[in-house]
Order: sequence, then structure tokens, then C-alpha cells
Amino acid sequence: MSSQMLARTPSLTIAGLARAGGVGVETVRYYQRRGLIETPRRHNGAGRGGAIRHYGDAHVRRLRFIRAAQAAGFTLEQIGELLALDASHDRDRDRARALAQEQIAALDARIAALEEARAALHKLARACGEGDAGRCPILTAFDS
Amino acid sequence: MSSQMLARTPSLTIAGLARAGGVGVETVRYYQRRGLIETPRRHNGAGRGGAIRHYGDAHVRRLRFIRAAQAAGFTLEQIGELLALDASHDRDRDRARALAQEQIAALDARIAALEEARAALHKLARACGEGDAGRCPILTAFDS
DNA sequence: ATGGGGTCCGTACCATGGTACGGAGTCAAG
DNA sequence: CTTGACTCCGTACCATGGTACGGACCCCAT
Repeated sequence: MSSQMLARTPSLTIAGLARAGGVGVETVRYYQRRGLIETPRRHNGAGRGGAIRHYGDAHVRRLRFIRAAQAAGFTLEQIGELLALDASHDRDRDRARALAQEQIAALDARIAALEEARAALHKLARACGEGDAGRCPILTAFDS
Repeated sequence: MSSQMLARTPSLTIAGLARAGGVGVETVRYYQRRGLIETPRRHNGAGRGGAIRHYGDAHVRRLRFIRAAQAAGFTLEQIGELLALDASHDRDRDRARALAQEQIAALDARIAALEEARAALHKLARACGEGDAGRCPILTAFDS
């Protein structure tokens, strides 16, 4: 056997997992409560009962996915569904595809709204920064 | 006097204001509680005490501003500051400008993040929708 | 073997942005 | 002058996504 096969998964403690995911320990626990991250069983490997739970690469990947999906605008509930889909090789690809496309449409709408707002703010900043006479009209800044 | 001068402000009831702003009555009240919309004094115009409050164009404009600013990513607290700035002709234009530019930067970051996410989702949707062999790898969808 | 830091777990609390409820008052139409 | 819709106001509740606390336990170094 090569050392590669023996190289077991890093075995992080919860703080390590949290660090790897860029979140706090309490957030990891929260995700566990929500069922987004599995709570690993204590490894009673050799008779001795280890009371502390250990986490590996799979957990890190999962945690990072959660954060990225959140940034993409998914709610934790939707993320739960995505994770379930990923797990089930039931081949519910259609559902996955539908979710993705739904979210793309939502993102497009949000992006458009934000860009509109950005333009309005830009106009406002110019008005308020420049002349001494311009009225810097905050209330009407978003009037198209 | 022209009829234009007599044309008084519409005088909406709270439900009308809410409708004009596309929100619910309870939301208007909530904004009042937060100090974002003024609670008009009852118009005891001619001795008779009107117990019901009336709202005009100014309130509608304010309400619409709040919604638009929210869409631009401002929190209600920030919106409160914007409204205060607008009210004070103390000429705190610099502050207004700074807030706007801060928010523009925040928006740029958010827009960039959302576009990145959008691209990832697009890739995912294609992978999950097409071939029969492609793995439709949800968990790694956001791995750059 | 003892101390200190980390873990475990339940439960409580927080911020944001609302939404709902209930009782009393008001107002216009019939 | 009653009825029914709306208003007023206080207070309570909700969903989301965490964050904090406290007591018990564990584990490793000194």
C-alpha cells in the first residue's frame, strides 16, 4: 500500500473546520442543527471512546459550498435541497437544473436592480459633490 | 386664484398611502415607528376633531424613496440618515456624497459577487441539463 | 494529576424587517 | 342611528441567520 492510500483525511476539530470555512464555531453548529452539515459519529476506533468529533475534507467542501451558495443568493433552505440533490444519485438532475435556472433568473433581476440603483447613486454623488447651487436632491435620487 | 393653487394635496388615508407605495398598512406603521415617515397631526381644521390621520404627496414620495433605497441595498437605518440629511439644509452634502459613494462601492462588490455566482450556476445548469454522463456536480459548482 | 483550553449540547438571546391581533374609536352610507 | 369598513395604537409574534452562555466533559502538556 502506498502512503497515499494511508493518508487519511485531515481530521479537523470543529474549530479547524470553522476556520477552514471562514466561519465561527457557532455557525458550524448552527448548520449542523439545520441539517446542512453532518455531525460525525465519534470514532470509537479501537475500543477507546473518543468524545470529540472529527471532520475531514468532505466537511470542509460542504461548508465552503454552503458559503458560496449563500453568496449566490440561495437561502439555507434551498441549500439544504441542493445538498440533498447532490447526495441522491437518484439522478434528479432536472430538479437541480431547474433550481439553478430559477436562481439565475432571480440573480439577473437583482443585478439589474442593483445596477439601476448604482446609476442613481452615481448621479446623486455627483450632484452633491459638485456645484454649490445644485440641490443635492436626496429624496428624488431614485426617481427614474 | 387658480384652481391649481387650491388643488390641495390628495389627502390619503393610511391605506391609500400604503397602496401608493406598494406596501401594506402595517409596513407604513412600522416605518412610522422607526421614524422614517412622519405621523401627521390630526387636522382639527375647523374646530371639529378629526381623529384619522391624512397623508399627502410628500408622504408618498418619502415612502417610495424608502422602497427604492432599500432596493439599492441601504438598510432602514441608513435610509433614516439619508432622510435626515435631506431634511437638514445644513448643507451636509459631503456626508450625503460619502454615503452614496460608500454604497456604490458596496454595490459594486455585491454585483461582482452575484455575477460570479451567476456564471457558476450557468455552468451547473448546463452540466446537469445536458449529457447523460456528465456528473452534474453540485457541490463543486462554485469551485472557481 | 492538575490546569487550561477546546469541545459538547441545550437553551437563550440578538438584529433586521416586517406581520398579526385585539379592542376601542371613527366615519360614511343606508 | 345603526352597521360595517376602516383607523388607531400597543403589544406580540414571525422568519432568517446567526451569536452567546453555561455547565459538564475531554485531552494534552507540564
